[in-house]
Amino acid sequence: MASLCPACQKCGLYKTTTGTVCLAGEGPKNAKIMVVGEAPGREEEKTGRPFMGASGKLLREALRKNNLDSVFITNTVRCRPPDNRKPTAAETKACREYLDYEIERIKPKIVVALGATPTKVLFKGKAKVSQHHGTIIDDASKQYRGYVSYHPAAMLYDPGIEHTFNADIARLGRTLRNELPSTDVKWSIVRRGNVAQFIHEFTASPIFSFDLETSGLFPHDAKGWINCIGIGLPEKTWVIPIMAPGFYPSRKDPKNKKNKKKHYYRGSPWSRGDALKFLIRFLIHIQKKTEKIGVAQNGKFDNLWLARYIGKRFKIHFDTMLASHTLDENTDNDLKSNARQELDAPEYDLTTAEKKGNCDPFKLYQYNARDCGYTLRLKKVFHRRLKQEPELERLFFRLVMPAARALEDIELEGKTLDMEKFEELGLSLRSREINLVAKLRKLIGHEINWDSPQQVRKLLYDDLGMECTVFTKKGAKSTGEAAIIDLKGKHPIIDAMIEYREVTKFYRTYVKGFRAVIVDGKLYISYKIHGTRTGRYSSRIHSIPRDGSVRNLVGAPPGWKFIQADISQAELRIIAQTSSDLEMRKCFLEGIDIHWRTLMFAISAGYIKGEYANRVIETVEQIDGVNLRITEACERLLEVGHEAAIRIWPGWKEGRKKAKAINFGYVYGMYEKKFIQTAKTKYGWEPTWDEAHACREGYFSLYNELPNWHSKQKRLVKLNGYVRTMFGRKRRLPGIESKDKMKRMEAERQAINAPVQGTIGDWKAAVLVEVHETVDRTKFRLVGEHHDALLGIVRDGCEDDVLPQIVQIIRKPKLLKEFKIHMDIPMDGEVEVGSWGAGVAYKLPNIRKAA
DNA sequence: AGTGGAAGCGCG
DNA sequence: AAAGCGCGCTTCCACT
Repeated sequence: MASLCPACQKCGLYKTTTGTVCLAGEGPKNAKIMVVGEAPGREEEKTGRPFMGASGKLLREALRKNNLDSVFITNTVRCRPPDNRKPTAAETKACREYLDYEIERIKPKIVVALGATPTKVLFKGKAKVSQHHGTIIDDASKQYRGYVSYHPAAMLYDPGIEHTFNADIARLGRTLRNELPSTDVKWSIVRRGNVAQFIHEFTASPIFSFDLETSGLFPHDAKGWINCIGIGLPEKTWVIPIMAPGFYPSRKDPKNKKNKKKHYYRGSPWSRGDALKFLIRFLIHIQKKTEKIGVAQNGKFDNLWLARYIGKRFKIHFDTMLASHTLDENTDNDLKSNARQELDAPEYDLTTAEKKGNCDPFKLYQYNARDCGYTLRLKKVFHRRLKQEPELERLFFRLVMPAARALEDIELEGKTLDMEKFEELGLSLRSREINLVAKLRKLIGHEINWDSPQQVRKLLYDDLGMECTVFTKKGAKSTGEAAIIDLKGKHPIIDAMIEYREVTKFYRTYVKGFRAVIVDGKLYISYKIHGTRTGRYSSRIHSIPRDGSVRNLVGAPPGWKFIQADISQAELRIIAQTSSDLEMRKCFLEGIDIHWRTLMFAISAGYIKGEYANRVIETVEQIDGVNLRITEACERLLEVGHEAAIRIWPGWKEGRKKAKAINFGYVYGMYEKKFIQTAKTKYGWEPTWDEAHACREGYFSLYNELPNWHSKQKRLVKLNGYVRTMFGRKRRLPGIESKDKMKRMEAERQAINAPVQGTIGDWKAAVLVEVHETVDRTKFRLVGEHHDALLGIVRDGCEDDVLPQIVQIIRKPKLLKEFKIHMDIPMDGEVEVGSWGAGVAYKLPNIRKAA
């Protein structure tokens, strides 16, 4: 065992450091805790002591606050790496023996790794700090226990980490002082002998949590099964055993050696499987009768299983996952993290296989009981916190939870798919893929993997010697679309490659991928209410291609028609409302299409070049028979509107798309470079830099209140650290305090975007809830949402009964009043009837203009 | 063998 | 100097 060596030459760092070589740790010899950082920085190098810089200050402050004085502080690597870079694997390896030496000498009870570098070295398999922070790592082969948190320097760049770091250190203190409360969950298995007692306790309790352990994650598959159902009560958790058909735990004592090998037996834990179903239905009945508060973690999932397999479900009043997300959209919302963070719960997770029931049933039941128990305890914590923030409390109980319940029905409904055409599409894509691969091989004369960016990079830029103009984030020569689109015409493989990517993407993601979630001609795709930081939902259905190849196959069962109901121009309306921009307001109050407005302005001012100027004059001439000058012609065309103009010259459709790019890009803080990129790949338009610049300048001179709105949002987030949607949803942006300017600017742009995007998300949720609760289910059913649109099916002939009602709800959901939201700008809805993306616009029966 | 980060591409 | 936002899925590839 070598001691520390001030003349160490085990790696190259001794050559570059200007100060101490092999900097030693510092602290009492009998320290109980050893904290291990990454490597010395400038201050450490200068002073020869570890953790002396800005992050050291944060660490020492956190330790002091928690009365942790018996701490030895050291680093993974003991010389300062040049250019503020991280130490390499070779350097950490070379330095390892010094760390081992210090651990051996100090004999700490707990070794705390701060950041990924020491974690990787000390605790193999736990390298993901964001996942393992705050947990005690017990490794029987080691003399000490492990603990992981973020490196304090991380909070200087991402101040959002501060909360977690401080909580981790506080918990470390409690662990050391043995202050952790007794956290485990008291539980029993429900048996025939105690079922009466269980029902008695359940009935008496005003609240309960529930959780299912299932054979998989897809509730709509008829081949699945429920392993057990846990019911958490304040005093105790009960687990109802079910397990796989024909595969139940034995009543014999598994500890008895004679039973050890096969403590499973065929047959129900109760004499008849139906008895268990009956019991669950009875509990559901009791909940309804006694108006018991139902609590669950992501209960939509459990209720889908119950609905499928038991035929009934509980009513969920409080979902801890959604509460966690409402309270803080930046933290993890999973049960284990929250139980650890909020309740000091120990680690109790099982492997995926075990969770599916592939283990000793007792183990699974215990796990189930813990999930239930912690869920109920978390409810208490989160509810208390919600009460402290009435705006979030209202958001949660009036919008988030009702939407969660509505989504149970929506996901259960599924989306009807034209299976014949779906399979046809699959076959045609497959054969195109095969042909393209053959063609590509012929063109280059040998075989490569066209999915491998590495191999494609080598082919394009090394073997074929083409020039690269676009680079990836990490600086490699890009092989993405934006890069190879420039190489078009230089080599015939480019066109084939672009087609190959499109074909494989479609086949793999939308045919093969979707096929896995189709049951009996219906597509079952779930939505995550907590899927985004802004309040939108997330779902894999959201990326369904616009081109219709898959989208148009989504329809309705016989006797019904598919509909899509949009909140029209949702984002720009909210921007008009919150920015009070006069020109934007004018557009919406007078019913002018805003993209069309932007386009006519850009053409008239000469920002968009090409044939458009002539086309404006020509189009007007065809309509009015007069020849106007460009400015007047643009004004006239603005009056005429885009629909009429497109009828004269279809190219106006493309023109409007370009204006859309301008609106959505510049309004959220895009600049010329990125604008040219997105215009090129997303809108098929390649403006020059000057054109892009002129558009940008012109844009803000037309909508001249937008810059003020931008500065207002920046001021707000600097002042409060967060911004809100109209519905009160918070978007916290700790990055605004970062010392990294890029991070601060990112936070500023998010402060502009989030209230708009989030308000639409909330608005749509309000519409979804009201439609679900008020529209006649025998005539209409929701089958999904799409950010600013609802998807549904309407019974043949019932269009005029329900569609006007839905448009009315889109315009003014009832919840606006409760949330005290007042709109000067009218919202509006438009409905398309017919298979998704291929429907026809629905005309409201009686002429009724938006107020 | 399983995991996680990139890269690439689909969407509003 | 550099600067849209928000997602999910598939594949490759390096790492353990």
